[in-house]
This record gives sequence, structure tokens and C-alpha cells, in this order.
Amino acid sequence: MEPETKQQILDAAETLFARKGYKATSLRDLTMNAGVNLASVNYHFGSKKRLLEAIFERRLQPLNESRLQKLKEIRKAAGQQGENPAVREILKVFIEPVLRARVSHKGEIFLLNLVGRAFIDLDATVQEILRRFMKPLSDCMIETLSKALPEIPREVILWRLQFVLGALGRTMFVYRNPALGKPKEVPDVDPETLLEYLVSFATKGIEEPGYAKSFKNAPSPGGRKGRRKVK
Amino acid sequence: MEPETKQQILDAAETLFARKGYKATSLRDLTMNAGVNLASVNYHFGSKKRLLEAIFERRLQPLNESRLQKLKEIRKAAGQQGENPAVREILKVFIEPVLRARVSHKGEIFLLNLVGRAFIDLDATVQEILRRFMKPLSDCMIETLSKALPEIPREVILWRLQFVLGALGRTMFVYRNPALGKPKEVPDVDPETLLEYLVSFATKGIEEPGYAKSFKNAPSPGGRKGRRKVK
DNA sequence: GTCTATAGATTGATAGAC
DNA sequence: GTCTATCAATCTATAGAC
Repeated sequence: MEPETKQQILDAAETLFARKGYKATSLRDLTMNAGVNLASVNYHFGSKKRLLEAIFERRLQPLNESRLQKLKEIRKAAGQQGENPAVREILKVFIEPVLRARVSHKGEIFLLNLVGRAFIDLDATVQEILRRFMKPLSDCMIETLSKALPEIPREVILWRLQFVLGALGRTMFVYRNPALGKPKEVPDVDPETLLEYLVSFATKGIEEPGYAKSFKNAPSPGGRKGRRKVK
Repeated sequence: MEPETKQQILDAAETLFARKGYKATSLRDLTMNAGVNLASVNYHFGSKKRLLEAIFERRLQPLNESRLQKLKEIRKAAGQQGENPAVREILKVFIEPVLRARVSHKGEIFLLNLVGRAFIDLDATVQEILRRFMKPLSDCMIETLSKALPEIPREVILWRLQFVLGALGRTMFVYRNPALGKPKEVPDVDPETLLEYLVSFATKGIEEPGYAKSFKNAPSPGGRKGRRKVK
């Protein structure tokens, strides 16, 4: 009679999972915060694991479907103009929705903290579920980046995507995360600025031509070129 | 009478902490694998937490001291030549020793998996200890990078260092990690190649001039320049 | 130093009254 | 659907015999 209970559990769960992680959040913590009975989680969701799946279904699934569609639009548009898709646009589609998404029911909690936490969670349950939800988008990212950078070997692209995933995961985890306090290594900026920082960084790194097929086994020409005399 | 026990605990602990994480490794698992008694961890180390500190002291501390010294040498050498230090060299000093370090007592386990795990561990205990061990090196990295890139605002450098930390952490975590199986998103390469991949990527990203002081608020000029006609 | 035994706390899940 | 009470399985840490 109270379908509200289910929502309250979901809301409290994503807040606590974002703040402390999945394993470290007990069902007692969770139900206390939600103002519901301990047994109601198992009644409504079956288990703690299926509660986590429900959260991903509510928050991550629509986000990923939207990103997947935008990726396909980029590829289509580029194909019609006879061009390869632009790396910067691809990365922006992947990164932007995550940095913008907020959990609306409470101003302070960010979906990005939740997903960021999940992304670096060591718990096998979390890894398995997240991997399942990310797989289609992940596959499409690999394919689209390969199209955008035909000179770069697939192996290199795959590793560079891992680097971007790492950078994004850490960003989501440390950005305005109340659990971390205010470490001075992480200055506060608005989301738009942060997005630009990360997209610029990732684009430059991914486009690096040092491992283009024609240059294979020739390490990056960069090296010392960045040096300048001290004034 | 058996100082060997202490070593066996340390060896088994770093193997298991690397494979499953700190929290997920129970003292029962650990002492079973080490072939010692359950109570001996608390006898020799006082607590599970102090065992973790002992591992960092044995593995991470000498690594960081070596990196710190090399960083200072780079700054000194560059200063004598009237130049700024090269970003690529700074990053290489930071990244290389970690990707090369192996735990010698067993061929399959890598120190990098251990530190990589710790780096992305959500457990508050792990975070606190790791932060303490990394602080001096982290501070020196910030200062040296600021010297190398005087046109880039400190805020931007700090975030870019976070991006590099994320990329390195993820690399350490996924590289040849037996617990992950063989996901085809992570192709196997030898350590030297991986080092080149990551250093090139990070150098390009960190050197990106889009947020140099003179360009402030002017987003990266990159954009569509990377596009090419499809043949 | 090593061992057994167990304290003391916390966990996810469930049975059964209402 | 909600609640209380509890089970069964963990865990870290320790007391005390040898």
C-alpha cells in the first residue's frame, strides 16, 4: 500500500552508496536513513544486490542510452560529410552527461559520485553489475574511436580509453565529494570548467600521433620540445 | 624464534591485498595462505591495519624515496641549464618505477596491482594510510610541474595531475590483474610498451596549452582540427 | 612464539505474528 | 506491507594454556 517505501529506499541507498560505497553500507544504516523497516529491502527488492541493480537501472541506464544514441548520431553525421568523427566530440558525449547529472532529490549528492564510486569499487558484485550496464556503451566507444583515429592501432586506442576511464573515474570520485573533506590537491571549480579541463586533457592524450601505424615502435617525438628558457 | 613468520605474513598479505583488496581479505584467509596461526598477525603486527602499514613501509616507501630524489635531480639539472624541467621526464620518473616494480617472491604478482588496488580502495583505513605515504611525493610533483609549466594556472595543473593519477591507478589495477580474467578491452603488452603509452598520453594531456594564462577562458583551440577526409 | 578457544560485534537474510 | 525477533555466518581481536 505504500509504493513510497520503495522510492525512499532507492533514494537513501544511492546517497549512502555514493558516500560510503556498497559493501560498507549496511542494510541497517540504509533502512534507518530511509525511515523504513529493516526487512523491507528484502521484501521489495529481494536482496541487497538487486537493490543496487535497481539503482543502476534508474540512474545509469537512461544516461547510457542517451549517450549511445548521441554517439550514433555523431557517426552518422560524420559519415554523411565524408569525414571521420571528431575525437573531441566523442569524448564530450561520453563525459558531459556524467559531469552534469545531479541527483535531484537532494542538492548535495551527485550521481557522479555514485557512479564514480562504483567505477572504482573493488567489490566483485559491484564490478559485475557495472560492467554489465556499461558494456554496450563501452563497445560503441571503442568502435567510434577506431573510426575517428584510423592511423592508431587498436591496441593503443584500447589502452588510451582505459586511461580516460581512469581519469574520469577519479574525477567523479574526488569532485565535490563531501566524504573527502577539502583536500587542497582538488580545487573546486564549476562543472562546466571541469568538463573543459577533462575533455581537453583526454582529447590531446588520445589524439597523440606517436603510435600511429606509420610510426610504430617510434616513441613519441614530443620529449624535450616543451622546454623553454626561464625568463 | 621464528622471525620467518613475519615475512610469510607480509608476503601472503601483499598477495591477497593485491588480489582481493584490504577489507575483503580476512585474517583467516591470510593466515591460512601464509601457513601460520590466526593469532600471529596480532602478535607480530598488533592489528590488521598495522600490517598494511608494514607492507607500505616495505614496498611503497623505498619506491617513493627513490622517485622523490630523482625528481629533485631533474629540477637541479634543469635549473643549472637555465631551463624548466621537461614534463615528459617528470611524468616518467613518477610512473616508470611503479610499472617496473615486481614483487620478487612470486613471478605472477605485481606490486603495481597492490598499489593500484590501494589507490582506488574505498576503505577509509586504506585511504588514510596511502595518503600519508604519498603526501611528500605528491607535493613535490605539484611543485615541479608548476615550474615546468609556468603559463598554466595552478588550478589546471592540479586537476590534470588528478587525471594522471586516475589513469595510472586504473592502469595499475587492470594491467595483468589475474582477478579480472582477460577482458578484451585490456590488451596485454609488455611493461616498457605500456609505460610509453601512458607517459605519451599523460604528457600530451598535461602540456595542453588551452588553459595557459594568456588564453584563460578561451577553450582549447583543438576542436575539429583532428578531422580528416575518409579515403 | 604458537596454539585453541572464544569473546564481542556486525552482517544479510528470513520466519511468522499482525 | 510492515513489524519483531532471530538465525547463521561472518569478522577482528584477545585470553590463557602450552
